Amino acid sequence: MSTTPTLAETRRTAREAFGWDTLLPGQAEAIASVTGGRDTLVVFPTGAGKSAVYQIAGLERGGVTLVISPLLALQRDQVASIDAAPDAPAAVALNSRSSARSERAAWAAIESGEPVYAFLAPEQLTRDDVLRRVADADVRLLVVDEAHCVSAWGHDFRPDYARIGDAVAELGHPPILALTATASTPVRTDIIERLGMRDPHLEIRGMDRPEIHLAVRRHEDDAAKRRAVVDEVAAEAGPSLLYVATRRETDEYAAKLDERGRRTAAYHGGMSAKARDAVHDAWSASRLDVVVATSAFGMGIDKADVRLVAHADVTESLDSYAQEIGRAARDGQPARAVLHYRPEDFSLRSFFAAGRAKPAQVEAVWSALNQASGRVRAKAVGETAGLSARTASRILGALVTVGAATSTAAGFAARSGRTRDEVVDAVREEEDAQRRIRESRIAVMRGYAEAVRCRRIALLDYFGVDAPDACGACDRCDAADAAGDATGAASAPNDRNDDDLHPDDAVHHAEWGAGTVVSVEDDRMTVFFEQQGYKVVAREALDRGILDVA
DNA sequence: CGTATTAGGTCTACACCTAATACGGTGCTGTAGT
Repeated sequence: MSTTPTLAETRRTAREAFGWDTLLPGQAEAIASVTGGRDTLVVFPTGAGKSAVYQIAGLERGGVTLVISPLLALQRDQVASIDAAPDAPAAVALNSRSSARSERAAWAAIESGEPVYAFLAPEQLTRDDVLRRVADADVRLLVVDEAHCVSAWGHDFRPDYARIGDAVAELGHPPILALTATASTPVRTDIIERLGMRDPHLEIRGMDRPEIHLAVRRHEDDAAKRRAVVDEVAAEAGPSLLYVATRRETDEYAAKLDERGRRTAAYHGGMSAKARDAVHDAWSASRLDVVVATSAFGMGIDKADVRLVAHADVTESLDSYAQEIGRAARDGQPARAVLHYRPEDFSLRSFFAAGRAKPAQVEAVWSALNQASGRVRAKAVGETAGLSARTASRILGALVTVGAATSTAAGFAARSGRTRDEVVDAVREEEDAQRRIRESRIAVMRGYAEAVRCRRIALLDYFGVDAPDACGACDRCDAADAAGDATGAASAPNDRNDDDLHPDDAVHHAEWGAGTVVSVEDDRMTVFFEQQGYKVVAREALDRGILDVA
């Protein structure tokens, strides 16, 4: 049994094996927890040394440190970084790109009994042969890197993420270390549940990034939004990231910014690996001023001096937004995060949030599963049911969630005792529940975008972190300061009269009922109605008595 | 849900409208073909 090392011992390991002279806040605590054999969830911002936690703890525990990591490129970087350390154990990666030779070498290292870090994508764990061999090896620590993916990617995009919990059980539940840079309370709960973590120690540090100024700009018109976004990014002198919603927009904005004299590249998941690598390299080497990207860009890319992270659209959750703006200001110098959006932009997110399994597909999977003798793989079920392996896998995952099927390393099997209609209904309800969760994540994003109070408080509240009363570094605080300073200067030239509405005023609308004014523009205002949500109301409505001060 | 693209209609050649339709993100893996 491992005993918890003293801080001095941990420091010595850090220095001798990896060449680190100091440990950052939280690292020693997390390492002590893991080394002592306790499940641990670490939430540190990127750059705060999450990798060091498993590297040192893995060395302290000895044996195989199994690291589940979502991107092959990330695995490659991590292996390279361990290889470069002065006296660290070996590091190997196993994936579909490994040559037969490197695969043999990797297994030899894993089965040697010597300390080793082994990197796998979650998909590898669904292969019988891989899981069996790993289970037979001396795994003393299971690390789930970018653990928020368990929550965000587990349902339909990469269903094998949702199955990591099964593998945990197959491996005999070694201590689990989950690492992420962003995890709100609901996401944290989801990670702990899905991985089957037991009484985990939580180590959460540095969620507040006061050096990043937060601002939101709402637009009613698409062309106006595009102009404002281009102006915003073109005017920034420092390295800038622009996140957009679609692949097409990456090219459109990149072309415009290039015209404005900023060295710009587009980036999205549909580009060739070679083209993507070229963008990474150019960005890291500061040969680019701007990268215009979809959410594909960012993981594992560590550039310290990013001064602006702009969004031309809302993201699917506030977790994603925090992750993306967290790529600014890693050097600790001031930077800005600006969200540009239109209310209509939320509809694209709702489209992505919608469930996709049709009842006929669920029926086909269910009957294929019942025809099979013994356990079957998702791919075989797909073939019988006439569906892609991916669709089948997604539906099988839903069947497991509703208790209509079981999943082990050997594959899936139906559980008896339920009729086809019951199962189809249960899956539909499960999909509805998932859709509601995704919708609520979008609603939280909307809440941030339309927040009347300090943006940082809105953000940190969601992450369950205490925030100052007012941050003084967001557009809302700026506006409050300006209003405070200008109290005596209220007679400044203004064509508005005294019965004008202001943010926070309570109003009543003939059709929509009670509401609160969110913002006032020249000819219109945004009002949050308790029953209807956000509505844009023409100023005319006030003049004509349709809208009244309550 | 929204936007962009294409097809169809007008009524004779080009432009302009409307209606129908397609499409939208994140990456692993295994296999086909160079």
